[in-house]
Amino acid sequence: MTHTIKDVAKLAGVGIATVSRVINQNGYVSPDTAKRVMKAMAELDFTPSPLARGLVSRKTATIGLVIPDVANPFFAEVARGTEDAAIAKGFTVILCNSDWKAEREKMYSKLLRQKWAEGVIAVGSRSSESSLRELIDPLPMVFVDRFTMLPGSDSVWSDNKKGGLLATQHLIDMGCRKLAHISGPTHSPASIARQKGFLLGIKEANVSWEIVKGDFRYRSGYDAGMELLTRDVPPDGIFAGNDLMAVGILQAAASLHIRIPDDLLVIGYDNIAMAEYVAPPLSTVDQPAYEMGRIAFDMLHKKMQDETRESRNVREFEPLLILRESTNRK
Amino acid sequence: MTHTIKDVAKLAGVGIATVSRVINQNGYVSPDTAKRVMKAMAELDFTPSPLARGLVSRKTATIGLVIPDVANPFFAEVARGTEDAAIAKGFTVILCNSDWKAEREKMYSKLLRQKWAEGVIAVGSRSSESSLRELIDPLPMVFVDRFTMLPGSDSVWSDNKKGGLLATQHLIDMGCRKLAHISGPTHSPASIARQKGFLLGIKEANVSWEIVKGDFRYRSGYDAGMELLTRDVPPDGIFAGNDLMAVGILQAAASLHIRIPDDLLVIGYDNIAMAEYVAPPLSTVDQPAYEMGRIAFDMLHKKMQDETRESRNVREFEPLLILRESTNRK
DNA sequence: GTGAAAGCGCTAACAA
DNA sequence: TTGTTAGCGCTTTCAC
Repeated sequence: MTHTIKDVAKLAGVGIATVSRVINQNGYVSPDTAKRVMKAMAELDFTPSPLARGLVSRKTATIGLVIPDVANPFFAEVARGTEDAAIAKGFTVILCNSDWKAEREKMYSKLLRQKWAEGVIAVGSRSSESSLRELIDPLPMVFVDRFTMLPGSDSVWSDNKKGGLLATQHLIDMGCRKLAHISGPTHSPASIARQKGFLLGIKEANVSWEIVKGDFRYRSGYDAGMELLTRDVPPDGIFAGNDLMAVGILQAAASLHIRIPDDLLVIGYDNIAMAEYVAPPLSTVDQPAYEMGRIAFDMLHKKMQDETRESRNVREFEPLLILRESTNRK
Repeated sequence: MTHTIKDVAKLAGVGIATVSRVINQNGYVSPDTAKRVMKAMAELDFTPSPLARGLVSRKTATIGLVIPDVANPFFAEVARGTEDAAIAKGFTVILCNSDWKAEREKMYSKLLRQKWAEGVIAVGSRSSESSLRELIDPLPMVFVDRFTMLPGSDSVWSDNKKGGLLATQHLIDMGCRKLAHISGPTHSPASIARQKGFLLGIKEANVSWEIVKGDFRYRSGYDAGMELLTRDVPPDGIFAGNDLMAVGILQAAASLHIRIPDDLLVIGYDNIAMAEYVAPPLSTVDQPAYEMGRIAFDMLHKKMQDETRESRNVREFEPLLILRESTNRK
């Protein structure tokens, strides 16, 4: 059914090495024979087998995308970004949902290495540095939303601590005196950093505060909101670890007839598409998910070409406060 | 670094064929040598190269998932379902965002065939039957959210037309007299079917109606809502082609101070996680996305084992009306 | 039961 | 400039 390099060689009346040369555009081939070979390839609708090719050249044009959960809009956007960038370069991406679990990350890293993926992009990875090193071993890798000092691995991230600080300060600037923070999963480095930012902001001001644990999912924001807002003295400002949870808080407030921003200010993180359209529109800290995905792939691609692989590039995005109704106190 | 079958053979003091036999558990191997080989494999931490293996056996333990857009929560859930099911069987999934574009679907189908994917799951595919046939050609395939009469291809779906009818009738039952439907992209078969259901429901009742085109994204629901609800005589019931757009309508209504369900009833489709938590909680038609993804993979897996591949299995889910506040008129 | 050898489709020396 | 040949790591006859 599909043809091999041999068929092409025979049809073009040349040796298989010559065909290989025109496929890979390396070595010397006279323009004339090249043309004949191309014609033969076209005629047979020939495409070289990546399997055979990979076997000898160790190149598979495949990368792994290790992500906590595609069902989270932020990660989904990142995934779209890398996928679009990858396909543009002829690369294929293997989807790996880690569910925030270190074992799953390990399992995948093994699988990817075994399948000869050429590189991996790890988003919001939970693994500790040492297991990352193991994970990474032979493959070039770039981290998204996770800073790393590991030599030879790139990262694209934004300073989540700073972002958390920005959000917190904004709440304080707007007059909040009793703050709450809904944190993300404890194994998310981004979540931890945002929380640190929160604590930093708190320390400088004379306000009371508390932290409730969430998991980055809508529901946990809603639940946390319900709990916090039914207290005797509810907070007057909430910084949620991500937008999804912030929206949950908005809904909890709505069902409790607590008005935003009159009685309560809410700010999220990520600036997902939804943030602009919820009621009231949500203030947040911007992270350009799609863009980050694209850039992560481009960095990886560059690194895959590079023999030495010793560079350690970091692309940092500035956390940007996006102010909308939800923190717009008159 | 990684070891080959040869190393194992040498260490175990046997031939490579024997090693191959114990890997694949076929052919005769004495329990004794088998044990020795296993020990050697363990000792070397050996895993066979899928590349070499695939080259000879045509098996890659890889499938393609062609999906319009992972950034859509419904599709993301389906993706999680198939990924979870796939990894459980040792399969790897290649992510293919088609963006609803037929060319992209074609491009991917070519790529997947070329890379020796063993099967593909196509979700909400837009391709016409004929190009599907071409797409499908050598590979087993299952369609999700897209019914097909193509021989040899399975599908898992729910009757979207019926679901659309259900939603529409519910609105009418609740006393709506001026209905609107926000449709999904015209190239989505599911969207078309839901719209048909809407028209069917309309025909039986004596109500006025109209259809506004959307694209299944949040923003288009919001925009459509803004347009419809600022008319002189706005509709009193809206059936959105999916939940994401329905939530957009909710927000549009909120910002226009239109009360739901007092002044307007809204119903969506899909029953995504968010639907339960928006304000007010959204009535919708249930489609078990995650489950559908799982089942799609299981069907595909079965078909991949099957030599003949001639069966045509269909797994249908009953569209289920989920009633919440957004259509709960007193 | 087990090993030697051929070959999957390709790339990369090495000759010519 | 081009063809021949030796593998890449594995599966699978076919002898023994």
